[in-house]
Amino acid sequence: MKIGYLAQATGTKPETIRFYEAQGLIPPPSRSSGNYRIYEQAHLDRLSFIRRSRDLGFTLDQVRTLLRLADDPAAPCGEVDAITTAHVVEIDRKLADLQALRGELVRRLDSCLGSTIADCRIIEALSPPR
Amino acid sequence: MKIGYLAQATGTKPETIRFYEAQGLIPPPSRSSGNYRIYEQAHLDRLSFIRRSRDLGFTLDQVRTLLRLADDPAAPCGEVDAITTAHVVEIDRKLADLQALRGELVRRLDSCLGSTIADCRIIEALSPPR
DNA sequence: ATGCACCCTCAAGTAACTAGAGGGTCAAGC
DNA sequence: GCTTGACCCTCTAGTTACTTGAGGGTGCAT
Repeated sequence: MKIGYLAQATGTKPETIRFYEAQGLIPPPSRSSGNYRIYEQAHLDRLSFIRRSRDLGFTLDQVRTLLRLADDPAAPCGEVDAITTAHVVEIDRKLADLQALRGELVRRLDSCLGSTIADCRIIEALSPPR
Repeated sequence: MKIGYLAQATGTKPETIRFYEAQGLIPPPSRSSGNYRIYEQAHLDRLSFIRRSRDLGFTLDQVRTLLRLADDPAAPCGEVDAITTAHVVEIDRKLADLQALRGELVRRLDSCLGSTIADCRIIEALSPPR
């Protein structure tokens, strides 16, 4: 398989795949006579794993750890659990932040008088009290 | 006021203030004989405005626009409204994403058997189907 | 005069890619 | 056999919003 096929199959751009290779997340594949990267099924599997993990919001560093763990079937899965749980906690924090933010913004929007900056409640709310 | 005072007063690090100056968000203040930045009340107000906006999740580019608008009291406030509304829409998108994400992760955590990688449901869910 | 907190500039690093320059490869069509 | 076009290559730099570090000056107290 050439890089374009892998890209198509996983919804990743070729540059991103090369980037993952440079980061050591995917082993360098063999090359064709014309210096094209030639991938095997194992590469496709690994890239899929990476993309799924990324889609679930794991950082590349976390993905690196998850890959290492996935490579060792005998290892206990406590660490996987820990990474995932920590990730959920992080998401909860972000959710709370965003919800609070949304509330503030909507409150400001509702009180906007819609005329000029001089009596715009949003600008007023952002400005320091005088 | 020196930069440290401003930093303290707004919960910003001195380097960040210098960064905002380099980005043109804050006008360069006058300097003391020893080349220290000397700020006026107007600088403090402007920095407060920037920090509040950032805390509400606006990007620096949006802050730039908001500052420009805030500087012109006669302008209509429709653009402020538009920026804020667009921001709320963006937040809603992120909220939906995070909630879906959280659901997936928790579902996987719940089904984790807690033994070894070989039968870890989280790793299994990340791996491509065989 | 020396220690310490604070200030200065400039360069580079962070996350996770993305975009661009400048060029090679390969199969198809004329 | 030559061109066209899609695809591939490497390397560099840009994105966001800062942060960190190196290397050095200032200003006040001991």
